[in-house]
Amino acid sequence: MDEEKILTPAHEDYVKAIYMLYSRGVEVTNSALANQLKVAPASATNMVKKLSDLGLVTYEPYQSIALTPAGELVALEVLRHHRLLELYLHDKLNLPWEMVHEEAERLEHVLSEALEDAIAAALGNPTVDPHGDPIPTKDGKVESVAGLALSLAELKHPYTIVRVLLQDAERLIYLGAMQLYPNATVTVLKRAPFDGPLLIEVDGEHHALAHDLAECIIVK
Amino acid sequence: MDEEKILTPAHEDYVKAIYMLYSRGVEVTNSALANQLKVAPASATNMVKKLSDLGLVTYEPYQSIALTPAGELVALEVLRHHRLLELYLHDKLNLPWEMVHEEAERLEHVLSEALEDAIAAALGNPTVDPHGDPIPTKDGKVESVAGLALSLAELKHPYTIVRVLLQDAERLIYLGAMQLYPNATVTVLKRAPFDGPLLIEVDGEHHALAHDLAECIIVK
DNA sequence: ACCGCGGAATAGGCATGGCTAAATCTTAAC
DNA sequence: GTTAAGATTTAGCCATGCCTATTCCGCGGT
Ligand SMILES: [Mn+2]
Ligand SMILES: [Mn+2]
Ligand SMILES: [Mn+2]
Ligand SMILES: [Mn+2]
Repeated sequence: MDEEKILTPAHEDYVKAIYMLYSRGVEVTNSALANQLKVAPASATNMVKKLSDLGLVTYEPYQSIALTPAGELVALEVLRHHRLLELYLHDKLNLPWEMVHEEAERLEHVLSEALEDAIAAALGNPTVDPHGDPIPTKDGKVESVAGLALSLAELKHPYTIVRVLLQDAERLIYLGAMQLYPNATVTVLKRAPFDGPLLIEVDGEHHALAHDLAECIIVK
Repeated sequence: MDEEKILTPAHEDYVKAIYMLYSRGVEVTNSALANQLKVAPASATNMVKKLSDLGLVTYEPYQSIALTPAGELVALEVLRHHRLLELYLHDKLNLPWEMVHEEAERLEHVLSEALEDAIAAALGNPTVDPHGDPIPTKDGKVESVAGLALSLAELKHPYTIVRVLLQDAERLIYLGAMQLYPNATVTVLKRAPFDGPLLIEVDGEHHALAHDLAECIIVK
């Protein structure tokens, strides 16, 4: 019934990328996938066909790509590894939040079930990673994080950051310098027109925040 | 001066295997290497030639193989990763000592310098792993562990275990059941002739221990 | 209905790291 | 000194995953 598992890191990264695109509401085209993974379009076509043979994605030439239930389970398992690792590296080994993504990107593929469990236990079975991204459960459930983008927040009203939708190290360092971490309290004081920057207050300090960055900060 | 680093996990495992054989006093022949890594002799020949091109081993056809100073540094770096990981998994994540080797075998290849440092710091810059194997320093020094095999120990004299020269999970479980861990106190009560089993006392219990296992237990 | 353009699939290569089978070298025994 | 066994190397293959260049679809605009 359940298929053999001979998935390489490449398989896992493709499946995860398909899941990420899909969950972000992007249509999963061959080029979107190739772009996400920084590979040539031909490489993506090639791997998608293999994943189709493995029963992990549905694929018809020239159609957009989707995960099968089996594929989604694989994606969620890898994502669970990734986010557990990010949180562990951040909380227990004190790596800064801008470093954990890259590190977890490699470690996620070599985690045994036993080590996954040990890490989850050591963290007290957490539900979100250092960026506020939800950690899938072992049986493949993810809770969606409720909230709105800081760019849409009401003025002069304190909000709590629940998630930061970025992995780029440079930008995370920049946000970190302003203490814009999950659980921080932030207030939008002014909003410039034409999608201009926001004047915000965090930790008693005022900062100007670009609109595209504010869109990545989810608050409640 | 110093070469580019584009070493794959395969390169690292070969270099480490050469180091292990050499340090165990075994002549590093092609077949010993192939045997150690569970690959065909032709595969070993092939990789050894690549390592020679990379300046990591000295190689002449039909001669025995040796690491160059550069190769030895690579081996010690990988070994440091391996043993730090073993200790971390054992002490901080409570994995049993028979599981840590296999886990570290994969993780050792994807450890960044920053994570290596964080792990070493979290452990207080330790010098030995859960099997008593010495952990190389960052600049590539290993202290040799002094001691003698339990099979050669004086009778009725308490010794402290300092090292267990095994990675095989089955045997480690067996020894663990008798509390034969590093730092345990063990006394040899009798020794059967013709390399027969030893009667030992650990933790107030008496056990018969096969001679070949006793040879793997280093005491002081 | 036709065209053309961009996206997608194919064709053909390359590097890596395995393998088996067939030479070939070493060495130890006679 | 020959010779044969065993170790080693070579030759030739294969799967994986990536690439570039080329061909092929399919759709929107005319
Ligand atoms: Mn990855
Ligand atoms: Mn994250
Ligand atoms: Mn390894
Ligand atoms: Mn060890």
